[in-house]
Parts: sequence; structure tokens; C-alpha cells
Amino acid sequence: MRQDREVVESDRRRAGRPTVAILDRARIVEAGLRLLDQSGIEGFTMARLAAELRVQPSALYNHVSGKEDVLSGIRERVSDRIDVSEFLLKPWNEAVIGWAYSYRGAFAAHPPTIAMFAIMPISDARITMAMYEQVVTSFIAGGWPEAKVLSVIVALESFILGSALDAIAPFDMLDPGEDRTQFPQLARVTLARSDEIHGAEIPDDAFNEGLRALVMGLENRLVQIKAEKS
Amino acid sequence: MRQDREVVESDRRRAGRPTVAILDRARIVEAGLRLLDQSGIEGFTMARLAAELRVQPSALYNHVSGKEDVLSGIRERVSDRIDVSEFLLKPWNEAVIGWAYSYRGAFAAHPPTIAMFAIMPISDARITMAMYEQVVTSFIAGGWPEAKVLSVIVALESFILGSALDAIAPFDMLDPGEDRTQFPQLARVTLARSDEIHGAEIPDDAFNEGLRALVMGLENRLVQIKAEKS
DNA sequence: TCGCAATAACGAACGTTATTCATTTATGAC
DNA sequence: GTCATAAATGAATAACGTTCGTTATTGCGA
Repeated sequence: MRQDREVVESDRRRAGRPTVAILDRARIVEAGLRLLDQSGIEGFTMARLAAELRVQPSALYNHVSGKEDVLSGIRERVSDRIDVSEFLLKPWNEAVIGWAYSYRGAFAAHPPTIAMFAIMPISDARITMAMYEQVVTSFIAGGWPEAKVLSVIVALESFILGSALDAIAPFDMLDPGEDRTQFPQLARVTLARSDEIHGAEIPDDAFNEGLRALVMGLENRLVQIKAEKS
Repeated sequence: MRQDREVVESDRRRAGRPTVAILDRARIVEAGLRLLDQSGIEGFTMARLAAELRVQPSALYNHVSGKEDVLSGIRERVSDRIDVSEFLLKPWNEAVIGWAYSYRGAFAAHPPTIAMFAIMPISDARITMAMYEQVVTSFIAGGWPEAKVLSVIVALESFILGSALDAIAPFDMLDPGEDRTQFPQLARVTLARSDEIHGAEIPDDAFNEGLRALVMGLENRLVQIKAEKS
């Protein structure tokens, strides 16, 4: 008699605990990430997330404390993909390049997650402590004074996160359009761009140039600091 | 007879156009900025904004198209305070320091506006075209090739915006707390911080170090580019 | 100076949204 | 086998952004 009802697949599920688990935190987060990618941050509602999981909205609250909790899980899920392994193999100034690309790429792969900065503190968006431990170790091994290590890493993270924000921005706005005469220099450089760097690859080029410059500047700074100490 | 009603100040306002203007876009934006500073982004509602202006919510819609419009106005209002004047007086590599501090400071003065960047297209978040024209002019005068100017400026903006985001983030997260043994290096550097750099000034130090490093790296890059050309 | 369209307030209503709660059903430990 | 716990449904709620009809005032053209 139990089977009578369960065999009919398209039947609306009755109230009460289901015989096979349909929800848990991981599944909710995974579906949430998919929904977020599809619909963007403003299309991300608990109702749609529930529909995606073929469940009533209230069912979600047995596994997560609310919408913020889901978003928090998604952020963790995304930043877990950041690769810090190169710090084990190469010196800090080389490893940091791959790390930065991986960092920015993790968020760029899911653009709406970048927009989540608006709603929740960045703290969650940062890499985990285990990752920090790895990065910090590498910087100390490279000779950075302990009091400076965190500042330098935070500076790098700032640049990376800022670049991630930039990567999702539309760049047409910079084109002066009709106002060529009003902003002549701006007009010139936006035209020059389309010649040498084709397409909308400004964010990529900016990230690349900025990252190399930043690392080079830090290398110089480290030399200077070491000189001061002795 | 008209006065009979108007004299009583605490009277609830009757329907119909008021004899003296109480609302306009500027006043709404100004009150919006105050409310945003007080209540944060999640406490910013049209109802509360209306209450602040002693007006019914629907009255706002005679002057702004909606909430997004108000936020957009606030952003403009805030970024108008960015100072690009130094680019007229000094070479790019000097002027850029003051510009960056002014840029970050304008938003740091109103922390919740920083978070707004993510939620709405960055195009609006960027400085205005007039400012860009000024900055671009200075970089070209400094010898940067036209095809690189935009990338370099965007890289700088990315760092500045990322730093602004960082500046409002709580930094306790980085303290390993109980897990000193699990993350020994991280524990060491967080302790070293409190000795030399006292207080929670990591974001400030990170911004300073990062900015100098970035500019120095760009200076080197410019030299290299010039050498390649000849 | 009169008339009247435009302006700008109020107040009521609507559709969403996140969340809570009572109810129902299955699980799993004793 | 009993029963506390877990986990689903479904109904309900408050808050939010926005729209619309109504009303009162302004300011321009005749």
C-alpha cells in the first residue's frame, strides 16, 4: 500500500519525511551555484532554488538557516577551487602568478559570485586559513619580515578581487562615443586599443600588466627591506 | 483659510501638491546617503528613506525611477569627491598616489557604498569620463603607448577598488585563534603584526605597500617598453 | 485674470520575497 | 515495538518595491 503512491513518479509528494533523502546542505549549495550562474544574483530566490530541487521552499530551512547561509556555502564552494599548490614548488614571486590567475579564475568562472560582495562581508570570500598558511609560509621562506607578510598578501588579494570585479564589467562605457571632441585623449586610447589588443580583452591585459608590475614592485621592495636590516 | 491647516506643523500632510517643494532628486540622494551610512545596505529601504524625508514612499517615485536610481545617484555623489587635480601638476607616477588615496578615501568615508559596486554594473562605479580624460592625458604625456594606457589605469583602479573592499572587511577572521598549532606560520605573522603595526591597520599598510609596489613596477615597465621601441 | 495641463503629494493596493509554524510521515536508537 | 528526532508539505505572515487612482497646487498660455 505504501508502494501504491510511490510508484507514480509525477505524483505530488505527500507531507512527511521522504523515504530517500532528497536534500542536504551540499546538494542545496550545488543547485544554488547552478541557479546563480543561470539567473544572476537578482534572479536567485529561495523559491526558484526550491523549484530546482523539486521541493517546497520551506523544506530548505531544515538544512540551511536561510538565504545568506546558502550564499555563504556557494562562496566557500567557489573559493575552494583556488590552487595554492605552486607555493610548494616555486619561490613566492613565481608561485604568486599562478595563484593569482587561479584566484581570479575561480570567481570569473561564476560571475554572479563576484556580485555577492555587495551583500556579505568579504571575509568569507577570502581564501581559507589553510591556504593562507601555505602562502604565508612561502613568503616567510622568501625572506619577508613577519610584520609585513600579511600586508603584502592582502595587497595582492585586493588587486585580484578588484580585477575580478573589473572582469565582469562592460567596457563600452569607456568609449566616449559621440563626445569624441570633448574627450580627445580618451577617444584616442579607446581606438588604439581595438588595433593592438583586439576584442574586449582590456580586463585581461590590465590584470596581466598589473600583476607583473605589482610582483616586480614587491621584489624591489623586498630587496630594499633586506638592505635596511643589515 | 489656507493657513488654518498649514500653521499646525505636526499635522499630517493632506494629499495634493504641497505649496513648498519638499522633494527633488538631490534631496533624495542626500538623505539616501545619510540613511545608507546609518543603516547599511540591508537597512536601506524605500520606506525608511521616505520616512526620513517625512513623506510617503510613493512620493519618491515622482523624482526617481526607483531604488536603483537612488543608489546610482548616491554613487555619483560619492565618486564626485575623487580628486584628479594632481594630474595637472605632477607627472603620472607622482599624481597617481594622491589620486589613489583620494579614490579610496571617497568610498571609505561611506563604507556601505563600497559594497554597492558589486551589485550594479561597474560602469557606473568607475570614475566619470571627465576624470578619465584627465588621467589618460597625464599617462600619455608620461610616455605610455596609447594601446597600454587603459590597461594600466584599469589595473590601478582594480587595486584601489579591491583595497576599498578590503578596508571595510573585518580582519579577525585571519586570526587562527585556537588553532595556533594547526597554522603555526599564520599565527606567527598575526602576532608580529600587533607588535610593529599596532591596531587593525593592516588594510592601510597593505594599501600603502601595494600602491607603492604597483607604481614602482609600472615605472619599470614603462622604461622597458620605451627601450623595446627604440 | 482665468483655465487647464502638468506636477507632486497621499493612500490603497498588488505581487514578490524570505521566513515561520503547524502538520504529517519516515527514520533510527533503545 | 516505542518514540524522540528528522524532514517533508502547505498555509500564513511581514516587509519590500512599485503602481495607480485621487487630490491639491503650480505655473504657463490665452
